[in-house]
Amino acid sequence: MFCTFARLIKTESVMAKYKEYKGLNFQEIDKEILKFWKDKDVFNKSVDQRPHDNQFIFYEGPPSANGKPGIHHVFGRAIKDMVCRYQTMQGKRVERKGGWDTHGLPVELKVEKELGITKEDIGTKITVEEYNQQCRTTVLEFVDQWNDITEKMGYWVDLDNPYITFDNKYIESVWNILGNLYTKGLIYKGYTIQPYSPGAGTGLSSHELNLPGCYKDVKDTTMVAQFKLVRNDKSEFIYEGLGDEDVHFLAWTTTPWTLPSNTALAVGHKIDYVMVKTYNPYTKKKVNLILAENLLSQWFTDEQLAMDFDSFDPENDKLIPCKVTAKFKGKDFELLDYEQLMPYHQPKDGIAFKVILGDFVSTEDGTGIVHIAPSFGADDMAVAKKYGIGSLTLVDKQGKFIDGMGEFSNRYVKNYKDDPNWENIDVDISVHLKLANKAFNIKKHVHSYPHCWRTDKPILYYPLDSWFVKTTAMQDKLIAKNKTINWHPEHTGTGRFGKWLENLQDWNLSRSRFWGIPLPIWRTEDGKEEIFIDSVEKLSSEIEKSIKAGFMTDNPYSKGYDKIDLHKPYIDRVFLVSESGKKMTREADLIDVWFDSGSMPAAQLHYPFENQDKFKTHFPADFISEGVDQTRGWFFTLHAIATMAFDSVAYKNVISTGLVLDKKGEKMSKRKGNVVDPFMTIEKYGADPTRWYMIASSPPWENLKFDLSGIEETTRKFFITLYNTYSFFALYANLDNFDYSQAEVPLEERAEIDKWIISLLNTLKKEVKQDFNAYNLTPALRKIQSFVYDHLSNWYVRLNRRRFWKGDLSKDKLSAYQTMFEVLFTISKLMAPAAPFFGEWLYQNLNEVANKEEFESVHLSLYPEIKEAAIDSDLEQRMEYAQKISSLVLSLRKRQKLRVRQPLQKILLPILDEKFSNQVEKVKDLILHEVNVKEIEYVTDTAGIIKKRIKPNFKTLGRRMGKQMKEAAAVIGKFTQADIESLEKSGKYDLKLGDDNFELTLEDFIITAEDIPGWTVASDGNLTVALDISLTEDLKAEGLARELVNRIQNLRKSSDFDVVDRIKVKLESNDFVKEAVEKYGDYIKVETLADEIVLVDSLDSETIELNDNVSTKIDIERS
RNA sequence: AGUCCCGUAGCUCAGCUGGUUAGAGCACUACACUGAUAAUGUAGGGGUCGGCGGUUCAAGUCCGCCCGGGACUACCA
Repeated sequence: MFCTFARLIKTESVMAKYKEYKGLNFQEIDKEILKFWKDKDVFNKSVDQRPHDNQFIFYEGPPSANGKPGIHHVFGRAIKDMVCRYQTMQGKRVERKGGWDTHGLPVELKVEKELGITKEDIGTKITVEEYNQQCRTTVLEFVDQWNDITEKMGYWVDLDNPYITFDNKYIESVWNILGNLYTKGLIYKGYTIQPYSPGAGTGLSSHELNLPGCYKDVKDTTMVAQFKLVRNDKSEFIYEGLGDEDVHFLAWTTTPWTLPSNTALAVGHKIDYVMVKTYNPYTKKKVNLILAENLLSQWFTDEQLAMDFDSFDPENDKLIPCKVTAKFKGKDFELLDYEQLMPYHQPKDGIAFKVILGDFVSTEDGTGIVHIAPSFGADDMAVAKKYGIGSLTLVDKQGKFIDGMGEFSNRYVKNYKDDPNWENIDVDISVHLKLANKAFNIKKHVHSYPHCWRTDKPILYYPLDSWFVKTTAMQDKLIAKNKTINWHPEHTGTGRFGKWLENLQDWNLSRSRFWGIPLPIWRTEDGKEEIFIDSVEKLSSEIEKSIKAGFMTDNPYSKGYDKIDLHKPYIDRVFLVSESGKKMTREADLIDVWFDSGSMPAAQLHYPFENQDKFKTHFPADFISEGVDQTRGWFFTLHAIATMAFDSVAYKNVISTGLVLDKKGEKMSKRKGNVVDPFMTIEKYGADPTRWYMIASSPPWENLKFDLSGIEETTRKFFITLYNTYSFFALYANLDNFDYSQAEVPLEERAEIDKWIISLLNTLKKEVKQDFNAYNLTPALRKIQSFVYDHLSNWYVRLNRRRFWKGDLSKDKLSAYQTMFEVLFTISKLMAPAAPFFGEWLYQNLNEVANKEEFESVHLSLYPEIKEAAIDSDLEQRMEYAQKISSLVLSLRKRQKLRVRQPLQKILLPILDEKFSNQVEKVKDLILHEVNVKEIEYVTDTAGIIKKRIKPNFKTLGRRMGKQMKEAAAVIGKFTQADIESLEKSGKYDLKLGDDNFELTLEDFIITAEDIPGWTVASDGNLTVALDISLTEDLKAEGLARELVNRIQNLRKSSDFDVVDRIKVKLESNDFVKEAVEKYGDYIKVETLADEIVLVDSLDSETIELNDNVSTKIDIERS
């Protein structure tokens, strides 16, 4: 089998043989090639053998190894690998440093699950030290599986020296980059309302909030609350004519739990409001309600408005009447006072319970009056600040109400603990207010609400202190730089990513967690002095100062990278001294993990502490590729950090890959049980068919509907065909001892068909290269596939079979071998980036014998040189004619029920121009042989027997004729054969349409041969052929001889004769057989390797039918 | 709610700057072939190119609206 690739040393006597196989076994090939790569260290050589001054820079996005790899990872990596291997073949040095993303919430949550603890337990039940140690272990839990799939799928990346984001050096680089931004004034601390996940115990960044699936439709209890207006001098105008009745503002909320924290109501400046007199539907008390006029119909029906108010009986009548009693403008209400709805606590940071004006108030839904809880909404906070309105933060960070709230104290506002006994607090608040005559309407309402991507719980908007990167300050530059990036597909760059940059918000860096890169900022207690630590060295020297000031006793960060730990809790034991001598404490937050991976271009090199020169040549990347879901993730953080810190893009080309769905187009999920296991898939089908299928079936950025039967088809249509082609070549090349040591037959001396396939091959090399360079991977693979299948296998090999199996190693045969070798050898290289195993297998099998190149591996070799001189478009065209004409003749044979083995006399081919007949003449022999016909007769129109068809050439005429085109087409459509003839003779035609005269030339028409009257024709596009089906005695005899050859061949095969065995044939004679043998005996002998043919009167074997009329008996034996 | 992408044969997909019988492969049916056989050839059925409207001499292709699918954005009461 496939034991070694050690180049066989040729001697005069021992001839190397191409390996022959019993079948195609991908498991075996994968295994052998992996071993070969490992033994010969091919990956490292593929990098090291390329020069440093010709780099192709690739960045590997770091996966998190705390989960198992999935089939979508194989997809993404197949693309990355293909591009990198291709660039290597272009002579580029493509270093590929692997990496692991190790910090962040997913890791922490997994650890908490494993240990059965919650965030609150950290620091009590378990120390931060132990906790972080556990994170460090867990995060690389599946690293073996990752390494395994990486190897098995043939993804080349350096996993021996990966960058790891928890590494001290990596952290130091991240600090340095952050310091770079800090120095530029791009880092600030702010107090804002942010999305916060009580379940995870942390604020969420906008990109975390933008992860797919975060916004979900939820059904919440919503209510319209009645806020009672305070009657005083300012509000007196509203009470006109009301006597001592109360007035309420109506405000709708989808989050009743924020009502205790209400400190204001917002109305729209220009919005029209009405006062409605009605009864509260729950308490049946008479009330006066204020709401937007436009929204009246939302809460009251026309019927209600039409009812007689005075005859209403609150006890018995179901339908409640109402009537509009007054109208106001929003601005009339400004700064009116209302009574606090749920007076548990009072705000300490401002005035409260005022009606204020807000631009954001609309009358699309609700009541046109917005309940404002500054602590729990960004808009609320902004408008409250403007009016000096205070806030009430009555929910703590665990997501439960604080003390002093009566029956609601210490209850969770959402079910964050998955408590089975949790009762919906929105409902309870609604009921509470209902009883107090403070609720006007309570109903369920479906709306979309953001959820935490990890805990799957609804988030809260919560006031938090946070550190931000002022990305908005660099927005213009970010947008400008993005325009220089070559996005694949383009619309992801202009659309999704571009739009994101246009609506950019500042990047919230803070995470109040444990396992991550600590924010290296120390502050004095009053916040007036702060220091940014951007290196370990600086940390150490500042500690020394602190020791002198007496805030620390020893320096734990002076011992070298491998003896320190920059994580919590150690870093929090560092206290520094300010310039004025005050103690400084570290800001408690960690840095968003996305900053980790976005810093990777510099941090993987420990820049700027090491590799200053290398960074210059390794930044920015030529190419990266990840899933579309990284648009706001890694693609953004790389771009933002590179732009802000280094004033450069981070990558020049990017492919954003689509999702891998199941075959029905549904997302893969454990719940549905439609997850495809990458290990099983590769094991069963082989890495190459899997990879090839994924890239060839649709462009990478489209979602892939992953269907195993697609891999099977790829295997059959491409790999097996190619394997069969190789097997065919190997079989005969070995018989003829072809090892490419013979002198090369010059191209011009080779057969037409050889020149043709070489021409196509060079066209293919050219097109594939163009496609690869443009990152059009899918078309490239499709072209290779179609070349192998349609042209190489189903045309070149099929037509050339007999060249290989007949006679000695003549010059013609030699050129056939050399041609086929060159084609296969080239294909092995073209396919190698996408199918690295099979490409290697093919390359080695060929090169091992022929020693054409010195490279140890196809992946060390260079992309095949494009020989422009070998490309002959005329030749390609006439071969296409040959293919089409053959196909037409075969279909005519089919229609006439004439099997191909029956020779026919001639094909008739109408000829309209000389070039065509010249072209066909050159491939005549191929056609005649393929369809088993003796000659081609060209039928020129001088005889006047061709019926022609004429069509206007819309492309040239359309522009000139414009509106008259239709009319012209009608005229031309009515041309007679005589009209066409005179047009062809004179070469021009005057077309009169009304008053207009158009001078048309031959170019304005398309004339085709449609028919040869009296013959059966077949046509395809512009080609038409007819077939002479009359049979002479001679042709019949030859046909019979061919049938005999066929039967004898079958017997040879069923008798297990070797293809080279010579035989003796006995035939039971009859008139037909006798004539066939007399006339074509030599032919039969040559074809069947028979030394003699004996005709006998009777034979003992089975009767074999030769055609409808003739049968015989045949006997063969080895001679 | 907005933005972007997609919608072509039962399935997977081509269809370039608008140009006149809308293609391929798979699957299906029939016949042929059997010295590549996990093949191959030929023929056949199968399409209102998501719908409607517009621009144009001409629309699968350009424009608008709508429907369906997906991704993303969103403080939205």
